[in-house]
Amino acid sequence: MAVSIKDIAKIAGVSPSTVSRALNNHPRISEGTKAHIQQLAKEMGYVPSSIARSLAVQRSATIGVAVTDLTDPYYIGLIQGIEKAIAAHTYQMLLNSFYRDPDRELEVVYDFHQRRVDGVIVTGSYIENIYLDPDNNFFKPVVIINSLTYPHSVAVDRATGMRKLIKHLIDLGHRRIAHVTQPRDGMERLEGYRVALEAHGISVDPALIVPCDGGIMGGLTAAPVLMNLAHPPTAISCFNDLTAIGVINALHRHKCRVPQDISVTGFDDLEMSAYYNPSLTTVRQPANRVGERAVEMLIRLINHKNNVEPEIVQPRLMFRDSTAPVSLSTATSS
Amino acid sequence: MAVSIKDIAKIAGVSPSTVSRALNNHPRISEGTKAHIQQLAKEMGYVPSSIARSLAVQRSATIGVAVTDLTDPYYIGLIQGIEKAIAAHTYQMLLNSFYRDPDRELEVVYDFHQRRVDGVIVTGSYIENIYLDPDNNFFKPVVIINSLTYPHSVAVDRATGMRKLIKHLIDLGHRRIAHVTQPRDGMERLEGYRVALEAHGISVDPALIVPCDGGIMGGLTAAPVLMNLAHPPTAISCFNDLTAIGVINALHRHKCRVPQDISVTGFDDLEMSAYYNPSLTTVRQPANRVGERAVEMLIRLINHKNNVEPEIVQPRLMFRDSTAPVSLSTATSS
DNA sequence: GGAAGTTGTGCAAACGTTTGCACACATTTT
DNA sequence: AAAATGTGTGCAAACGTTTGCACAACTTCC
Repeated sequence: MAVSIKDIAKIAGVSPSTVSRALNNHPRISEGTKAHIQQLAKEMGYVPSSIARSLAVQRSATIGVAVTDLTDPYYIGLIQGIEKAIAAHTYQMLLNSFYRDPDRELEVVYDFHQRRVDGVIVTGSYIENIYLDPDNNFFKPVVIINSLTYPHSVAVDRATGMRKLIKHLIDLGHRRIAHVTQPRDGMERLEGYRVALEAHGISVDPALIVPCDGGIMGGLTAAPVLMNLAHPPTAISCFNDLTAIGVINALHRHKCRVPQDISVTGFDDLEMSAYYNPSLTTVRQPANRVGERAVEMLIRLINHKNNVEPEIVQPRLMFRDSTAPVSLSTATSS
Repeated sequence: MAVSIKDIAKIAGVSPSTVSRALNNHPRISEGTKAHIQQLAKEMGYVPSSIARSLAVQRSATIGVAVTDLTDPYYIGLIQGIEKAIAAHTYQMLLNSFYRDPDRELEVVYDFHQRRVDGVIVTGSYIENIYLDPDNNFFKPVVIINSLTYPHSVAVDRATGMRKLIKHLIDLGHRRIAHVTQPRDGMERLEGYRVALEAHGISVDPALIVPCDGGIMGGLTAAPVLMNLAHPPTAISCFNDLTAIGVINALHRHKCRVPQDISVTGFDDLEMSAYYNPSLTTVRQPANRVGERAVEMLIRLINHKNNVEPEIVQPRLMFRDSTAPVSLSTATSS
């Protein structure tokens, strides 16, 4: 229905190829015809069809992005970075969330390939092995965010981040340090937690490790479990800032003050965390930058610059008001 | 490069049309050939090309979504709703932010049309008149979120929301009520503020209306301006939850307690707002649902069900701990 | 004044599907 | 036994671009 190159050609009395070249500023088209045709195109309300163009040139100028969970504010930062970088390179972004479901992840990526995206970015993949399989049907480059094993990846070193965070708590005098973990995506952090404790000769007490869903709710339900322990912790390290907020809320209901009675740490450093009350001690995952770097890497792959190395970015500790030296009363009550 | 229908046809010894029909489960293809061809397709790693298909059938099964600001958590809720609904209808989503720049908005939408999306959703458009222009080049349906004038829109009635919120403050005894506004997108709320005051015979004091950027920063800078007034407010109504959080932080630095010394209200009801400290009195914009409804509306338009009416959804007040009756000390000091 | 180069345009194939129409053969109906 | 209907498949055009190749006309050079 829409006006096509042929329509313009007919009216201008030239061939479609000439119109195509005129619109693309081909050097061998005379200035006269160029001007005329461009004028005509404007008048006729011509809007080129990327679809047809993609078919002809065999590239779609589109990148597929599959994220773990659109609900989690952390991924928002990532998407921001990705969106900006993609737009800067004049690509478009197809966005999908797979909500931690491996089957859905596969569906999404398969659909991306049907649509012939030029490349794919996925966060926290559950099916890395499929991308690695040399004869899957996915012939386009894939960059995985936060993978430790995939060759084309950019990852935050969360284990180290968590290790340093726990060390901070230990330095403050804490010995009974709990960890609220998220079983699916929290293994790295849990590992950092363990390593830090062991490095300081503190044995890991399984009772102090409780699972959660990674949201505020998770924190709300996890905290009471810990506080009802015969021997409760003096500090709680959380899977992310959201759980930390949940934990703090639950503690307040228990009439526990943060940080006077108990210290709490987050992970992510959401924009709001610095302005929470108390402001959150946490680990900054530079989500924006990770997103950008992932796009840069992907575009290099798309352009067949194959000398790409996995990137690991170090997070940064943000010491704020939700942690304090262990209180004497609590510490000695143990 | 990838295997095409023709490749399969050659190997199967049939025509490409037969292959196409076999893969699409056309009734007039014998079960035998169907099975054979589908088997073959799997073995050869065939992935159909949506691009070619789109060209042939003249629809892309894609919806373009242009949002005001990807940075604002409010829009995240919207995008979640949109993403879910789009996926449920087996469309794909092209996502772009135009960061409050009308020129960029136009670019984005133009690009959507080049890519022949089947429809477009835009939030808080700055160029509604262009979509209304009967001979623009945009031949596909557009749904605008939060427009009061566009015929195909779903909007939250923010004026009413704000009006009720201010009434709540007045009922609590407040008379000097400030409003932190966002000049670009906050006109409706400002209007609600004005109407509420006037309805209660309180004159609008321009000194109590201060602009901000709509983020935490905006709140941080706006609050001191208000508190340094000769005659400061006893309540501050904010453009959104983020500014409210900024305002509360600034107040704390001024040794003002919320809500004992001063009440603060937000707008949006972010997930976190119920768990802020103090929990925020605010107006819930049901972002998820608005997103969903917009998609439903758009899809009806795409399917030429033209009986669509603009939808207005009423927000809901959430009374929480950041507001309290006006304190006697402050009130009488006036 | 012929060879060589330059400039501007057109032809036609290609990209990978879908689909109306035609047709051959088999089956059922009258 | 002829006619009508049903079943399975192929032909070829269409969707809207891009682009290698060819070619004519015009310049420039020796």
